[in-house]
Amino acid sequence: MDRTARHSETRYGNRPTMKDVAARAGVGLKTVSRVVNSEPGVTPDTERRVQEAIDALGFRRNDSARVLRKGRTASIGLVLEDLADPFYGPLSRAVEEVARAHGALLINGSSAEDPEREQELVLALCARRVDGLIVIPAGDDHRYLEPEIKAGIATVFVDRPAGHVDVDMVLSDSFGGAREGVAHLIAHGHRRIGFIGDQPRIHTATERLRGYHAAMRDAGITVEDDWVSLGSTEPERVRAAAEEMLSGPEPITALFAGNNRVTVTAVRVIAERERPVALVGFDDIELADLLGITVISQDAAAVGRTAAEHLFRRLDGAEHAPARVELPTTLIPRGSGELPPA
Amino acid sequence: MDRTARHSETRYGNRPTMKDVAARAGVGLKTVSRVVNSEPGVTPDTERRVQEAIDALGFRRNDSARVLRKGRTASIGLVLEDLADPFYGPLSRAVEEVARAHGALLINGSSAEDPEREQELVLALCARRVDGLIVIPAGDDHRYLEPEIKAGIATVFVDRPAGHVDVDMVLSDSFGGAREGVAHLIAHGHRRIGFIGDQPRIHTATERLRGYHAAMRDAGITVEDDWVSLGSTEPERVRAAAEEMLSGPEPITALFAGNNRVTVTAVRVIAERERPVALVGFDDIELADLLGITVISQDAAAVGRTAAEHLFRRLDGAEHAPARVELPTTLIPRGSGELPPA
DNA sequence: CATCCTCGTGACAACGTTGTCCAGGGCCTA
DNA sequence: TAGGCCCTGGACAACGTTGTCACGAGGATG
Repeated sequence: MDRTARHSETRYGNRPTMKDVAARAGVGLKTVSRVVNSEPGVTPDTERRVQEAIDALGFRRNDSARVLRKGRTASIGLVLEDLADPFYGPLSRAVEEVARAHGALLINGSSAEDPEREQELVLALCARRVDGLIVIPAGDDHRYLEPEIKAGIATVFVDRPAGHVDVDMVLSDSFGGAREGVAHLIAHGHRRIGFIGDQPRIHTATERLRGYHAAMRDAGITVEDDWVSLGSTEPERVRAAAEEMLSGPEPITALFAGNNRVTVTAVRVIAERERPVALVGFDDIELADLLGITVISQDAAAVGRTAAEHLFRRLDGAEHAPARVELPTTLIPRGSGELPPA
Repeated sequence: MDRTARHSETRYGNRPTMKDVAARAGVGLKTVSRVVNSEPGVTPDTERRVQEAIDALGFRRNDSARVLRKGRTASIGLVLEDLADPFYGPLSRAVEEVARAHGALLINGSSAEDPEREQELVLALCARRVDGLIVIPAGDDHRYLEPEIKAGIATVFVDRPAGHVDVDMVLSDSFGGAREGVAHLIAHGHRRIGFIGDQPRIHTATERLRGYHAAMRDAGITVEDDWVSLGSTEPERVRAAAEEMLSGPEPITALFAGNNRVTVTAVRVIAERERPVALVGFDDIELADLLGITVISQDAAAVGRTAAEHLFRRLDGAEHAPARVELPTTLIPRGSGELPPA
């Protein structure tokens, strides 16, 4: 057993290569390549012989080698926060559909909101030479991406802006959406309105808080310190924050929830109370219609689709300056946001 | 400009290679490789020089070439039905976590319940030489996988069994879960119980129906034809089926919903009615607790984790016969399943 | 002082594919 | 009939990396 054979045993379990197919079909290597890639210049008879050899051996082209040779992987990377979050499911799916339309596969990973893990993932994807990257950033400094972008990996940031690096971005109008939602509560008579949001280092969290403040200012309402709480979206934290706002001598009469996870916990807390509390949440939630929850809805699928389309436009050679797209949000009144102050 | 240079321009945007790093550091190619891979046998001084060159050039190892050489891609493929379905989010995430623990990336795709698309995706993943595959099958004939499996691509089927091919499987106890859920309704006094499920070619759908029939038989109840409806889970279809069962002279008093999408629509239909209708759904749903929906819960994350762990055990060399694991389900009573017959 | 070992290093082939280029045969045209 | 062209097919290099092996310097040992 020579060295080559020993190797082969551990390599892809001895898969046949084009060379094997060529030998069996009695043709040259390149001819097999032509058949596999449906290139012209092969007589029907030769093609048939090659095809038979392919079927007999169970040959399948090794795309690793192909990628190495061609320099394109026909795959894009998607780094998001948590694949299990219902907001990201439709987003991934939309990205996948666009990728599929362009013949590309999707490699994705969750950063778990950890900047270090984000970087690790992104760089692993770059090492694989994905053609493009869609990133929902966890961190706020992305200078580590500079050499990669310069080297030609098209990149689009989604949902949150990139830090210190000039790339395409697709965002939702967090500021405007939150402002509209809070104004909606104010229009229904509320003045003591609470805000519970995600960690302040997350851009959407601060944007939504900014929207909250803007709406309050517009209405001439002075926001009291204990009406606002940013932090983890763990149920315990959110629950504690909500309960504190709802207790005391002068409790809030309405609550604005900064994202889907906060909304879910807020709904639970409010359901346990006797006094009704108005609620508007950012992000739509399944079954929110049945529970009568008023939300600011952002179209996750549209965000994903837009980002992916931008990416492929770049890959197809578009060379304009990086653009920043902001998608609008929609207020969906369902009852919880229209309750009057208790 | 010679041919090589012309090429380089289109290849990964002229990324530096180990050769470039070697030239700049004044060392041999292999030494760079050693530094990049933290192999022993490099003096600190040499290592420093190489590292400087790497940083200066922004070099990042090309994993495509590495893969070609090593024969392992450190990536696994996950083919599921729809990334946007809330059931698959946690499943994917669990798979991803296990993959990450093994240093592998996850490539995933949605079959959209289309057998042809499933095959296309699976074979594309095989062409990329993923180390392993986790498949939630759409079709029922997977003989096309035989050469791939023989060639050494470890494969685990999830949620639904594989057709005509002998591989590891991780399933939920659809039969037992449905049987328990229906028995629960019977225990609460129901006899006229409807069943709405997914398309009959989907294994879990028929298994759950089998569980329904078993429970009914156990209770000595004869199932009437129009109590059972299998088909698409599109809201319109489910709504029509439910409304038919709830109308007529002798309507059903309870409904068993065959999966999460059916449950969601069923809840809506029932909410519109005056007469209360008991409901038990297969799969848990977010906020089901607030809506008081009794469900048969299967732990999607556990399913994903188990499947991924099986896969990596295979990849690490386990060579036992293909196993079939069945995970138990849990009945979670929340009110809707405990309503007495109206 | 000769010999053997160890250690750091580099040359080279190989992984499986595709792009380029060339050769030979058949056909058409002048 | 000769010359040229087109069509098919194959030889070969290259993609960027890693495994193998060999080589030379320096230290240890006799």
